[in-house]
Amino acid sequence: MAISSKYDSSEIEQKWYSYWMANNYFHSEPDDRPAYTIVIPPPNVTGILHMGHMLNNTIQDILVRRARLRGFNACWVPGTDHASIATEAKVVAKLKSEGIEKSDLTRAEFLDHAWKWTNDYGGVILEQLKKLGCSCDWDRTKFTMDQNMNAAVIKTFVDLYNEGLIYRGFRMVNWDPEAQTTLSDEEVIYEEKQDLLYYVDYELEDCSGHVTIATTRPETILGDTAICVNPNDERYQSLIGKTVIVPVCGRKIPIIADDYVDIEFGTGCLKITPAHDMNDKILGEKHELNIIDILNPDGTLNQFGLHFEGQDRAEARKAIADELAGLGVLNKTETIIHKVGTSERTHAVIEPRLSDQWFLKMEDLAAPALEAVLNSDNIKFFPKKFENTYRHWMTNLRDWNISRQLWWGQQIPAYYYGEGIEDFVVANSKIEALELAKKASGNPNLTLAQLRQDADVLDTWFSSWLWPISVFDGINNPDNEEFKYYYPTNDLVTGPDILFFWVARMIMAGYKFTDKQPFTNVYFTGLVRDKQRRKMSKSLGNSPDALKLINDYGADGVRVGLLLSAAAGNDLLFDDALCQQGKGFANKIWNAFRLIKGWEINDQAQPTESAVALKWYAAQFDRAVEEINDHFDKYRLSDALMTTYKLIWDDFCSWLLEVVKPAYGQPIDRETYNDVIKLLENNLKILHPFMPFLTEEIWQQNAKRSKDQALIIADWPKSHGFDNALIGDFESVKEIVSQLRSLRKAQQIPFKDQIEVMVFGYHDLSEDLVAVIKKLTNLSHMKVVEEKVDGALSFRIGSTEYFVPVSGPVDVESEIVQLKDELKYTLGFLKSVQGKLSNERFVANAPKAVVVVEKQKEADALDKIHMLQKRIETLSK
RNA sequence: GGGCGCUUAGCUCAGUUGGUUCAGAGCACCUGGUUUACACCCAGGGGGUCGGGGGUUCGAAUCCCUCAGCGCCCACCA
Repeated sequence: MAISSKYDSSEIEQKWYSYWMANNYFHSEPDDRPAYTIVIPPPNVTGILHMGHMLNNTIQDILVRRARLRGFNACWVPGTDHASIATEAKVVAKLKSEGIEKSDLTRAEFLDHAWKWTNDYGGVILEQLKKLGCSCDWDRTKFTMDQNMNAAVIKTFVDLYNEGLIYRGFRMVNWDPEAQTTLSDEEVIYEEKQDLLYYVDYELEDCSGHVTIATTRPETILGDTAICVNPNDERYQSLIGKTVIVPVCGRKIPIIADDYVDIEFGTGCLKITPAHDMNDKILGEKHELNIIDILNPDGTLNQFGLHFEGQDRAEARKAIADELAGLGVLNKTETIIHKVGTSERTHAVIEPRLSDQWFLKMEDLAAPALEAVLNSDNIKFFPKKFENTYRHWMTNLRDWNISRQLWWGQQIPAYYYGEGIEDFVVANSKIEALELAKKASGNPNLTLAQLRQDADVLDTWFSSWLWPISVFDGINNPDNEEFKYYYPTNDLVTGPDILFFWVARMIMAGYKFTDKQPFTNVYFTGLVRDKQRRKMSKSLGNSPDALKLINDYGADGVRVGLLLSAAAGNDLLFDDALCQQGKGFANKIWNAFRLIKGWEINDQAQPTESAVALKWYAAQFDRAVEEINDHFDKYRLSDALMTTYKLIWDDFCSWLLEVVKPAYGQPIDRETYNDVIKLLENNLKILHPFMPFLTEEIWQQNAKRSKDQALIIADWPKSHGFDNALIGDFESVKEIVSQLRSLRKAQQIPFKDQIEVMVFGYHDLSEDLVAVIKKLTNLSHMKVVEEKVDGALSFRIGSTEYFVPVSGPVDVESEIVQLKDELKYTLGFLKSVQGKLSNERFVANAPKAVVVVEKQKEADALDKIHMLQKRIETLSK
């Protein structure tokens, strides 16, 4: 039965994925072997596979598969994140398209819709990961809102509250008027924007003049409660303590002094709006100013917005500017470029806003987390450069705002028993809360119905930060077997964009709740960009369809394509051509296999060239395995792949197979065949983590395998130490072969015409290796001669000179030109070497070994020049 | 505004402690090819004064200074 010369991935991939699943190879249970654990960075439950996921999960799968081969009990825990704000936004949008407003629904009704959405679309991304070949332990699939995951989150909140680390605060927060929720500082993206800077005159109450302030947000004038100047600003000394009248609303506010104000900026006069600016809030507290909040949650103006009430802030800004102009108090406007905070999710402009929120104190949590990364090797970052970023953030932490004004997520377990803002208790359940509330309120007759749970939910990251612990139920049940066996996990693979959101917080959680690091190594992938270095995004439409890529190039091809150009931490400039290269590699291996399987076997003696080439490849393989292991140890996956790629393509296919390949139609001897098969199998093993489908297919097609002999659970090859001398000799062989090929090409001697080589000088290649050369270059013989041969082509390798007598006309002219070029170069080289050697300070200061080498170079160069001159002379006659 | 990092072949990147093998790899490019496993191939080849300038050193892609360009992170500049 003929095997196709094209490798067809789609059918094969499905077949082996099903086979692996059916045989439970991905599933892990604690046993005697050491554990190797990875928890997946849980993708959003409603997400679909994009290039970032492809890269990230390919890397994880490579690590997991290699660990499995190396005899670890490999466990890769998959799962999804409920992604409260992102998912809620999607559900709201979907409902809206069906004519339903969120505000028309009760919380319970809305959550029903959200769960339905989750059940319908959640997990799509996990199915897509299977297409990529990911060997996750699917029996362990988790969701951040699974019952026991929720319980872990609530327990954590309660414990931290009881410890005094969680508190409630009326604070300035980042308000997303579109999603109508707060955002953490990390969720705010600052973008440069051109805006108008408005200069507005405020009349002094005593009619003695006016002060001019500059603002980019004139609508906030309505919330002004003071004007502030620098006490050292001579221009305004006399005004401090006076009163001005706010334009439009006519409120009287004081002029105060604080050295916070920058004399140089704008007019040196700052309006203070404590409700809508972080610094103004601080100044407001310091100077005991009133707070006037002019905004509704949706970003429109409220009753303090006077006749602008109900207008959106952007609209109101223009209207107020017009009115100010009409009143003649709009002194001037300028355009400025400044940074504006926008929501990471909705891209709405963030409004600083005062509100009641829950916060987590970070200071104590940070200390051990900082120590683990920077001062011990408990946690290592790859690449290391991200440790700097980490330190910077960890030493400038602010308390974490963990409440969100959303419905989708873990509802905050605070229960109010009275109207007062402090009339609440925090408990794991409403039942428990009731008991606490009875005590707290002093009312023993309190009922469940009178308890009202805080409406907010927790920030998504407040569940994700527990992920490596909670997937093994380590919060609720820290003594359980699995948690003790799998935790701490080994490697975390993620993008640097969530270093703070997630990685740092997991480390803090790890030390806080388990006294251990949650993982040992963190591998940061780069961002996937397109060829023009643009981020891949939906709006640009530059993100390829992941499943189509797999379909076109095969999962193995795509995996190789992604890996080839993705050094850790470096952005990956994605290009289909890389996947094409991966597909080409698959095809190459496929055809090598086809060649081998096509051979007929007999019992003739093994040719000497086959024997030595096989020995050489075995050595070369061992050397490569050591190199590949080293690359993996340093998390240089692309380098590990490239080493494998060159080993298989160049050394195995182009050299070994070409040497052992019998003439067309001829059989191969059994010994060589068996060795080739063994070496092929070793190749499959080291390639398997990168190209799991292709390798399993060939592995199984090559020999009938029982269930416990599948490649996925084979053993990772060990290096036994390798014959370096043989590798060195073979390098000479390669060079001689290459030179002879060049000669053939230059002189247009077809391969079918045999040539012979005379060797002058020292020649230490074994007969076996000479046989290799003969086979590859159609050489009749290679004999050592006492005299140089005139009128022959020549080349030189090391201290040995090779001559090829040719029968036909030799292109003497071109040979002379070539020799002259070489002579010129060598003369220049000699000059520089002699320059060095005549420098007394070099001879005196450089290490002896270096000087010796230079002297040898000089001698070699002189020798070569002599030879070249003679050759030119001879040829020129 | 503060901090970190980058600049090496047309492209994407390696270059561990300054010194044989240090100027490399893959891709792309050019030339040739029934050497019947593979044209998703084979063979051969060209290509860089290591961003500019200065310094330290016997010796610098590698260390120092400076200039230019780029990127990232943090920060409340109205």
